[in-house]
Amino acid sequence: MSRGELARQQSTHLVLAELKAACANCNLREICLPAGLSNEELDQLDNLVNVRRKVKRGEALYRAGEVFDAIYAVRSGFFKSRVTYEDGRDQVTGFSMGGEILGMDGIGQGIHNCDAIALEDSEVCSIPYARLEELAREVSGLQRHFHKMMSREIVRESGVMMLLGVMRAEERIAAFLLNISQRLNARGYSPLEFHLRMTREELGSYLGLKLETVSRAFSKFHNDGLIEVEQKFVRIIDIEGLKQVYAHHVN
Amino acid sequence: MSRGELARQQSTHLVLAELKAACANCNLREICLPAGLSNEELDQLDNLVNVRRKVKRGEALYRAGEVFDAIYAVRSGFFKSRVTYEDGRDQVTGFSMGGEILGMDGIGQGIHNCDAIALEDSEVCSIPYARLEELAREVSGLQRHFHKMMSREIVRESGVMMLLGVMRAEERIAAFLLNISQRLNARGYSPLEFHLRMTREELGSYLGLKLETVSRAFSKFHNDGLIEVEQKFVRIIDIEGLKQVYAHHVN
DNA sequence: TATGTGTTTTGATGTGGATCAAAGGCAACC
DNA sequence: GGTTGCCTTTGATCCACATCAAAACACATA
Repeated sequence: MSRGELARQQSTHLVLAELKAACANCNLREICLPAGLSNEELDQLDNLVNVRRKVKRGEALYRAGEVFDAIYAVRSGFFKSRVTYEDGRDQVTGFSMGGEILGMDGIGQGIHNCDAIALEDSEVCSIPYARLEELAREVSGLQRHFHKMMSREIVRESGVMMLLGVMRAEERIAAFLLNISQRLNARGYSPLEFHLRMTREELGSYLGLKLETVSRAFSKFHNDGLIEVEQKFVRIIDIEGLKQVYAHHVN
Repeated sequence: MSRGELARQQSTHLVLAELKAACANCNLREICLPAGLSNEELDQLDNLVNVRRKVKRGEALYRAGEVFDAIYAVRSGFFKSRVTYEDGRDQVTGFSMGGEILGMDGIGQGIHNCDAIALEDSEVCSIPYARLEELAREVSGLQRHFHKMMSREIVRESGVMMLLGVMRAEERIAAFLLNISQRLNARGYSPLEFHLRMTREELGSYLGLKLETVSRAFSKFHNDGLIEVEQKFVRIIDIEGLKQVYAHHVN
């Protein structure tokens, strides 16, 4: 495709402008990798983040075992991360939405440790890792924020360990709903009604529960007047009640 | 200080020399933060790592909520990391031995997220975080390896999620013993006999099990001829059998 | 509209590990 | 040597969630 053709295609929906300023124009910049950068620093990052990639629902952004060479910022859509065990058992280890970073698990070994699967048609910004390291050496704000994002991933995971290790089924699900609610809120979406993108089985896998248990908990919360559920659509009716669920345990 | 003086001091008690070359002389340098650095780079890191700290058994290296300003490399001893939940429930999120880094959970929020408690008299090297970030900007090998260590912490935690989410009690304990064995082996200790530093309760907390269940699993493994146990001392008799335990599940 | 496939709900039953309880072992200290 | 305070082991019982089963539902495609 010639440059002229490309430009014509892009003129209709702004792709070129976005390519030239991936982060500066992105409405996720406050919560994504560029958070806290000055305009000048933002420009430098923009030179790096110039490849977008669309991932259709059900497709993998990357798979465990593939060579790692980039991290990804979710621009739109929703992903699950999943590790598969030698014997075929697997577990969902996280869900990622806009502004969140995927792929940091690959840095340690140079090979991805999990699959990242789109749960709806999604788009990511690809960030070549070698160049990110270089740039982080020059732009201390970028370095600092990148470290923070890795650290927060560590903290997030220890939260999941807590959830898996000490909470009972209904607490886990209440905690999950509140977490999603809070993340949507931070992105300017309604914190009280949303579509879950994952199946009951995927959610159960993440929470260490069977799909039937997830379904029963949803039904229970519905009967208790805490939420409305209709398939994957959820409306939180009584958010305080939901918080009570996991404050109100035995012990 | 002349080379002669240095040698003389070292012959007596080594402390000053160690201070001046914390990492260069450390037998953990191959697995710790300085892994892969050149001699010259090592010198630069040594300027940073000049504070040792002893932590007695039962004492905290840091606690959740404290201001984060340094990460720590375990020089000797053994630590548990523990997060405490609002309602008082807590969970052990990891165990750390020589050459491993503690405190990276604090980077994200500038506040420690967990307690790090010594399970035996221990010593750590304190690494001021602000200066580490600076140095990482100059020494790319250090930057790279630091990122790897953070990434490996993420991968380690997703392994624990797997363990908590999909494994049954005996599998968890077999996996734990094999993990300890492998880490001791990497440090030049016997992989087949060792002292556990944690109580059954702490181990249970880490594995999402009650102390009685841990104890029963140890007894079972003993009866099956896989290990010998005497209090905290463990000898692995049949390492292949132990591997079978978690390969040999239902499904 | 029919048809197939995957998802969700709900009920009945089973079980792995928690809980409750008690006794024994070990180390520190007087 | 005896006391005290953990820690560990083992047995008996219980229960939260898994498992098994079946029906209802949603959604895509013909």
